[in-house]
Amino acid sequence: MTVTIWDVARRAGVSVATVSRALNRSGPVREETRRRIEQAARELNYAPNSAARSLISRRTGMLGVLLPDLFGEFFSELIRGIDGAAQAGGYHLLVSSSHDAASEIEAALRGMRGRVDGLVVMAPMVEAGVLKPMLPRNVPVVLLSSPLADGAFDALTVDNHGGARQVVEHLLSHGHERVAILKGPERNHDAEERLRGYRTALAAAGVPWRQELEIPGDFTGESGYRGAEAVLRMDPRPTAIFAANDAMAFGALSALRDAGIAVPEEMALAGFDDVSSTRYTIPPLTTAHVAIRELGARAVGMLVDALVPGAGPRPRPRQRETLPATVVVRRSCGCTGAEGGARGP
Amino acid sequence: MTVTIWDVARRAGVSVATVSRALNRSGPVREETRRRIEQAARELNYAPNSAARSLISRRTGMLGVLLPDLFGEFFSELIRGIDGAAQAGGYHLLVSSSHDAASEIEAALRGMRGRVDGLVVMAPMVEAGVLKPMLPRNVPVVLLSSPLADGAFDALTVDNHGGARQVVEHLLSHGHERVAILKGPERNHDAEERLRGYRTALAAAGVPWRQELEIPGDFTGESGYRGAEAVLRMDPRPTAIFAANDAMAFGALSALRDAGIAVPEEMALAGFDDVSSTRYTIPPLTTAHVAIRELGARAVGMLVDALVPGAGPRPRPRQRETLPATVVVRRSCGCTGAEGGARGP
DNA sequence: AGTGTGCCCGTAAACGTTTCCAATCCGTCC
DNA sequence: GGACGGATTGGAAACGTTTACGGGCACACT
Repeated sequence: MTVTIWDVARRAGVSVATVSRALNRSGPVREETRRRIEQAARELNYAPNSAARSLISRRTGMLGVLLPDLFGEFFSELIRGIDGAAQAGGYHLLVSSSHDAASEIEAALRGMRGRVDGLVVMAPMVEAGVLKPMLPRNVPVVLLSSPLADGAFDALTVDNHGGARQVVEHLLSHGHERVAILKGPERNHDAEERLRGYRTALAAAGVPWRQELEIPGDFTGESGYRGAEAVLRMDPRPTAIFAANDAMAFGALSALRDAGIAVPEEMALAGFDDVSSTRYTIPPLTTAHVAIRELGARAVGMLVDALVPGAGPRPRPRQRETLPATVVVRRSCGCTGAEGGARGP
Repeated sequence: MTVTIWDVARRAGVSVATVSRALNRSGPVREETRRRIEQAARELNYAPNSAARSLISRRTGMLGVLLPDLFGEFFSELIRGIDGAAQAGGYHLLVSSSHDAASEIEAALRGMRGRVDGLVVMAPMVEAGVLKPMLPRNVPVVLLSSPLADGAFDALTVDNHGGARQVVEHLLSHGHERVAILKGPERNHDAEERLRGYRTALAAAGVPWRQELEIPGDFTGESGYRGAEAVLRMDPRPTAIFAANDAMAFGALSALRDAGIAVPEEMALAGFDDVSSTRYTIPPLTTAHVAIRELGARAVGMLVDALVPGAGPRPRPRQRETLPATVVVRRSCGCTGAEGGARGP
């Protein structure tokens, strides 16, 4: 049933070694022979057995991608970037998601062992010390948004602190004195950094920090909704909300609308990530722009760089990159000017 | 560097055959021996080489997923369903996307040959005759939303015709006489079926069909925006719009808002798919509900069914399933009652 | 004519598993 | 006491490639 390299060799009247060399262009083969082999392969509809190939060559042609989730605009866009770059580099993608707990990550990682030539790991919830021993050392790994700071692995992060600071400073520049933050999950690296940016902005502006203005959340729209409800119950009521990601901002927007609170007149609002639908809410959302797609593309780019086409991982200094996050002003913060009326969907 | 089954065997003082049997529980091994082997494996941090394993066992433990895109709420939710079911079945996921052209699909399919135990293929844009010869015959394949109707492969579809018909009939029940449709891409199976449903509803209600009410689109929000603009230029102006998917409906909503047209008072609107944000637009969107996540889960479910745990594909009659699509009434169609105020995101 | 030099090509050894088959062991039964 | 039978175990073949190594061959040069 299955046609092997032997069948091709027999049909072309050569040895398997020659077939291999011809098909992979990995050695000298006379032009005429090569044509004969290629024709034989085509006629037999031959496809090399990738298991056998990677058994001996120790390369699989696949990259592993480990994400906390696949759902939502952020991950959707992230994957898109990852996928594009992987295709461009000639790699297939082995994806695995829904991993927050360290044990799940470990299991997923173990499952990928030996199956991939490189790995993109996004695990903002697990600590450096526990993550590190789980990561394979024989293939290159790129860490996305991970607290792992030592130079053992390539790492790619977003300037969460700077972005959050900018957003909050923008809010403060409108004269808001009481700015609440809807926080991300506890022990999540991105969330912690954004919170830190919030505090930095407050301190820099000389605005007093208040515990009660830091409202728990978990990056879901639902938690944003509840967070905004909590804000509305406060007295005195804050006049601005910084949601640590856009999904929570959308939830908050929903809650504010349901409560009949006008945004931005009665409550200013800003988010983080700049997912695409920030442009189409009412009002459009002021947020910190992150080049999400590029984040994904860059991650596999680093991997592809680390993998020299023919051989295994090549030793080279670890990379550490940080993508900028800059405030993009729309209407939800109370600015009337820029990007006011969204055009198109 | 890499530890093999031989190392484990030596350390445990047994043969590789016994190690294999012990670790896979694939044959009788004395309890005490098994413990010794497991301990040795643990100490050496042994992980079986999956290439070697799948070379001999002819199983890879991976499922291939071929999609036209990864982006957007629909695919995001679809993947989520696929991923969940794959994990439940103990399979890894090899994904590939951005394929509309037949040649791209063929290339992606060739790349997956031999790497996967089964395949989920969504290719609504390619014709049956073209698609069929590209599909592998040695592994089970589940077709998603594909026009391929003969019984050669398992197939899973959504009741596009019925769903569209229901939505349009609902619109007509409000007394609308001129209902425009924003069509999906040409030659897209889902789009064609939804168009057919629209026509069926019109015919059933005795409403005359008009060419100019069928407006081209491509399932993107942008095209929905332009489509709605086109509708607004018509004279006499239609009083209702059925967008062939939610993304286009969102675009249309945006256009109507920009034009100052009140929805649903001046223009009723409905979509298709019931992605999650239909609940949070203003007004909430009437649409045809599709269990997207379940669609994905069901697809890999069919695959897993076809793959008996130990061996290769097992011969069995081809499945053909159709998931229902039923209208869910919110406010954009002019009904005031049901699901009016969205609670939480 | 002999000899080096390159180009082509074939032989065979890996790669790390799984699995068939035969061998061994140990207790039981006649 | 020896045969028998089931539970364990080991040996070795197979899976389909890639690749080191060496053999032929044509050609040019001495």
